[in-house]
Amino acid sequence: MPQVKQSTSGGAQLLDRAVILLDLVANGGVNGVTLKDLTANSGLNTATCHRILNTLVGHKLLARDDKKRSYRLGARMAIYGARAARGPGIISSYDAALTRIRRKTGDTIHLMVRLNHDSVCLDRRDGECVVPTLTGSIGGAVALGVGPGSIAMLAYLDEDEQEFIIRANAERYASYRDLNPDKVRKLIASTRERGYAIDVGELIPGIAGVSVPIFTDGTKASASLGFTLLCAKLTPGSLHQYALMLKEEIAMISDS
Amino acid sequence: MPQVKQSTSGGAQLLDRAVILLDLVANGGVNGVTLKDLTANSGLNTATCHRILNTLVGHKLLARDDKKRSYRLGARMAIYGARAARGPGIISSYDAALTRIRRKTGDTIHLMVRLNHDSVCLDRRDGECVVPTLTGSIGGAVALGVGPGSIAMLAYLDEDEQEFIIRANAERYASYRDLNPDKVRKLIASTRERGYAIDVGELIPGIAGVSVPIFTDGTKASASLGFTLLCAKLTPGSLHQYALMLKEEIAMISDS
DNA sequence: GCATAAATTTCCACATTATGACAAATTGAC
DNA sequence: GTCAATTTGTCATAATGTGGAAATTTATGC
Repeated sequence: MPQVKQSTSGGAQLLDRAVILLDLVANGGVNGVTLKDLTANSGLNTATCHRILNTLVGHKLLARDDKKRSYRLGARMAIYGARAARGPGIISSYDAALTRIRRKTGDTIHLMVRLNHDSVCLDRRDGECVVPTLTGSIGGAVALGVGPGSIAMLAYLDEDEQEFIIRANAERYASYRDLNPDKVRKLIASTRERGYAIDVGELIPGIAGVSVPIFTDGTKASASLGFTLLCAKLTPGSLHQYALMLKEEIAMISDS
Repeated sequence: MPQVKQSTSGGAQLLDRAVILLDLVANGGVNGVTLKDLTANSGLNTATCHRILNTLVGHKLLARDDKKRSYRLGARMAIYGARAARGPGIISSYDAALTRIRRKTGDTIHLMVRLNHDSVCLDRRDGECVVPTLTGSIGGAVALGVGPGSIAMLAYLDEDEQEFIIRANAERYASYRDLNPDKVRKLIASTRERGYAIDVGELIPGIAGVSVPIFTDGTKASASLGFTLLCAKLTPGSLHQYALMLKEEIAMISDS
């Protein structure tokens, strides 16, 4: 399943195709991705695929493992990534806030962002006690609809967009206990009422989460800021307090 | 000055052009880069440039700052970068070694890699005492020829490639005290005799460096592993000891 | 070790795709 | 209000990218 919209080529077909391949490689496992996989999953002609891959390798956006005959992300990607994180952008904007919140609460914080049908972790601070999270680490992704960090974003999109994403992700929900499209729709509804998303032990036993949407253009959310913590740490009303703290931080950053 | 080779398009001109633009944006300052700069520095037609930028922004490889009308690296870059660092590749390969060396010596270590005419920091561990380094932080770059970390790589390239790079970087050397093409050539010669590159306070007063090349295909170096430390810490023969330690680590990793 | 299959890489005639000149509309700055 | 820069659009042109097929290399079975 190609993670990137194929059509809508505004006069740059080759670039669209390159991104499809980059995405497939980026989502590939630790063994890299082989040409065969890439042609199969991208739907591109073998020769075309190969030519694009060669160019990407030439620019070091990808790297080829000659022994395993597989492709992986290249050095230039790592460099660009480091600069993207350090340069202007959402990561830098929230850097100080993450550190501050971490110091204040001692819990695990993460900054999530939407990418196609996924919710991806852009940055995080690990809490005092290690808690398992859905995305694992920076760069990790889950299907939009899974976990409060992603629901907080999904809840604040256009309704048709929500529906489209939920349908597209339906099969992926199956690997989580008690999760399905209807459940996601209910979570969206309760999130909109509440103003933030929560989960108390439903996805990972004993682990709770609170997430607040970050709005970029008024009504639509493109990112979220959230906690992951132990259910044992919860007291009545504490989730709400957490949400308030997050909202304050977001408000401060949005103003500047 | 475009940082990326323009011609040699093996059937993917659009991709080559996209990388030129990505590079210009990645090298741009904290204020982002404007369309005008991009057209001027890339030599591309305005309309073409704009169309490519739009596509890149659409894929979130770049982001547009509507207020400042400038472009910067996008969220997808940050994500890919995080995965490039975590997934298979040179960074993962050297991750444990960097940590081990840091623990053993307490000094600042960095893993450098060649990218076009630059030497870029891919990973590092900061030492007990903070020392100023040429590249600053992960993702930082200097002209090939500046500093032992880059000389260690430059010294082990084909001679014509060396000459080409030295000539291309000549003006950039001017901003460093006593550095010029001839000086770089001498540093290369002494490095090849010694087997590793050193600098004792010549580039940054009071700061020394030792770097060892990492060979990927027999004779040509594509990366380097090095220390940055205080001159005050040096004792006779200690630089050589440092170099030996680095070589051992590299040998262990290359074998596996 | 050899035969066979599979995957990768190269080649090339063709037409789809990207190009760039031009112009108009839009936006922001001074 | 004027100007410069950005954005959107159109369109004829050909250069660019395409994909079928063949050649090559590598993997697999016997």
